[in-house]
Amino acid sequence: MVQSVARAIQILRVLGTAARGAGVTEVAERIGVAKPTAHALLRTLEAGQLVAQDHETGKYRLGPALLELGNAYLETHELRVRSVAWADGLAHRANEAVWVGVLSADHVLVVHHAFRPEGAVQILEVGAVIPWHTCALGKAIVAHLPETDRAALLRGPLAALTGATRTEPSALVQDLDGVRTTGYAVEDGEAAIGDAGIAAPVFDHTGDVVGAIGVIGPVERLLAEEARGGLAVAVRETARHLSRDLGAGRPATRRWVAAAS
Amino acid sequence: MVQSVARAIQILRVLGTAARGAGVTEVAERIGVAKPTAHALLRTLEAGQLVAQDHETGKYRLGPALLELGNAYLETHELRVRSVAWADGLAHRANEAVWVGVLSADHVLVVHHAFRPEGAVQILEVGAVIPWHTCALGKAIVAHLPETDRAALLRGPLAALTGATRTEPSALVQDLDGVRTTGYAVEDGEAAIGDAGIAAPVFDHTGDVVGAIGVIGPVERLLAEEARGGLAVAVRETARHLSRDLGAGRPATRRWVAAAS
DNA sequence: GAGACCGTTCAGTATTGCCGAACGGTGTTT
DNA sequence: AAACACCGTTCGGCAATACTGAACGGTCTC
Repeated sequence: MVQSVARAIQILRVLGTAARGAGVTEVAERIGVAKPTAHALLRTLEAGQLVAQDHETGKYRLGPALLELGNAYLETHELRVRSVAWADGLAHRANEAVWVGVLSADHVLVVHHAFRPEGAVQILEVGAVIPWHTCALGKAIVAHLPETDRAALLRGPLAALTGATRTEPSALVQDLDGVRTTGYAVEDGEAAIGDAGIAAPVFDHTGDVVGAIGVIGPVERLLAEEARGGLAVAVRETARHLSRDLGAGRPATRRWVAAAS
Repeated sequence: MVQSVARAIQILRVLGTAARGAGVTEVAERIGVAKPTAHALLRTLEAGQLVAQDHETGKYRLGPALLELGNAYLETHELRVRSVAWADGLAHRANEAVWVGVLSADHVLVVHHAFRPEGAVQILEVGAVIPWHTCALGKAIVAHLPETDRAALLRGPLAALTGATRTEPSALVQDLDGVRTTGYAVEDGEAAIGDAGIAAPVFDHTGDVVGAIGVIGPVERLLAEEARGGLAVAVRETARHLSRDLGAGRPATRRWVAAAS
C-alpha cells in the first residue's frame, strides 16, 4: 500500500463532504498529517485537475477531472451499458422510474436512472449513494452475496434514516431470506418517508451478483395491493433478461485466482 | 509534487481510456514504471474503490468511487448549482437543448444539460468532454481568458474533428475577436457534422470567466437566418443573469494571492 | 506438454516524501 | 489604529517509504 496515495484519496473524500471546500489546515487536521504534507498532496492533485483551488479564498474543492473519470467509469461499466435499454423498457411497462445500482463498500451507487414516462420534473439520481440496508436495490444485492461478505455488512453500522428503517440485523436477515425465496426485494419508506422500491438482483456469467435493477416511487402507487404483484413480476423478468445479456446461464468459466507465494 | 500520487493519477487516466480495462503489465508500460510499482499503486487505488479489479480476467477498471466523487463535484460546483434554473428557462425559451460547460485543461466539460422540451429520446451529456476550439462553449470561455492562457491554448494541438473544424490559430483568433464584440460564440459543424451551437460566457464576482452556457442542436434549426438572432439574444441574456447570480457586477474583491517567500 | 505471459510477492537500497520551523499576507479584535 | 491570530506557502534535513530486480505460481496458446 502506497501511503501517499492512500492519503490523497482520503483528501478527496474530505473535500467531497465539505460543501464549501476546505483549506490546507483543515485538510491536514482531518487526515492527521502535517500541514506541508497536505499541501504537497493537494498541489499534486491540483496538477491533475482532481482538485481545484478557489483563487479567491485559497480553499480547495473537488476538480473537474473527477466528473470526467466518473463518466468514463459509467461508459466502461458493463452492467450500466447493457442496462440502458432494459431500464427504459421496464420504465414504460411499469410506468415508474427505474434505477440500476451497484454495491460500493456499504452503500448502493445508482449507475443508471430511467425516468418515469409520465412524470413531470424529476432530478437525475445517477451518482447518488444510499445505505444498502435502506433500499430495495441494496437488499437484492446483499441477499445474493457470498455469506462472509453478507455477514460483514450485517455487522457494520446500520443507520436509521426514517422511523421505518430496519436497523436490527435479525430483521434484515429475515428480509434477505425473503428476497432469496421470492426473487425480489422491497423497501417501504426505509430510506425516505413515502418512497418505496421493488428490485431484483442481476448476475453475470460467473454467477456472481453484480448489481440490481428496480422501480422506485411513492408508497401509494408501488405497494398498493393490486399493483405490487405485477411490478414484482416485471422487475424480476427484466433482471433475468439483463442477467442473460451479461452472460448468466452460460457455462461458468473458472474464476481468476491470484498467484499465491 | 508527490511522485506516487502523480503516477496514481496517470493510472486513472490510462484506465479511463482503456475501454476493456488494463492489466498490471500494460499499465506499468504506459506510465513508465516497474511492474511491482504499478501493482502497489493499483492496490492502493483499489482499496479506495477508485479502481476495481475484474475478478475473472485480473484486469483493472475504473471504480465506483469516481462516480461518487464526480457527483460530489457537481453538487458543490457553484456555477452548476446556480445554472440549473437558468438552463431550464433558456431551454423552454429557445426550445433547444442547453449545455453549461467549464474549461478543464484544453477541453470543455459539460456540467449541466437541460433537455430540449419537445425532444424525443436524448442522451444525457453531463461529463462529456469536447476540445475547446470545436464548440461554442469553448470559444466563449477562451475568448475571455487572460491573454497568456489564451495564447497557450492557441499554441496547443488543435485537432480536426470534422471538415469544418477550424484548426488554424489565425482563424480561431478571428472567431475569438468576434465573440468579444458580439458577446456570443457560434459553432457550425466543427465538432460533429450537422450540429451547431450558440453560447455566451459566464463570469463570477471577480470578473473572471468561469464557464459558458449555450444552446446546441441541428444546424438547420439553430443557424437559420430567422432563428439565429433571437437565439443569440436569449443565450446572452441568460448568461448575463447567471453571471449576476454569481455576483458579477458587485465590487470586485481583491484576488487572493499566495504568500511568496 | 512446453513455452510465453500475467499478476503477485519479497527483500534491499536510495530516493522521496514527510515534518518542524519560519515567512508574507489578510481579516479580526482590542 | 495597532497588535494579534490565522492561513497558505516555502525551505532544508532526516529517515521512513516507495521503487526496482528477481523470482514464484498460475493460466492460456501453440
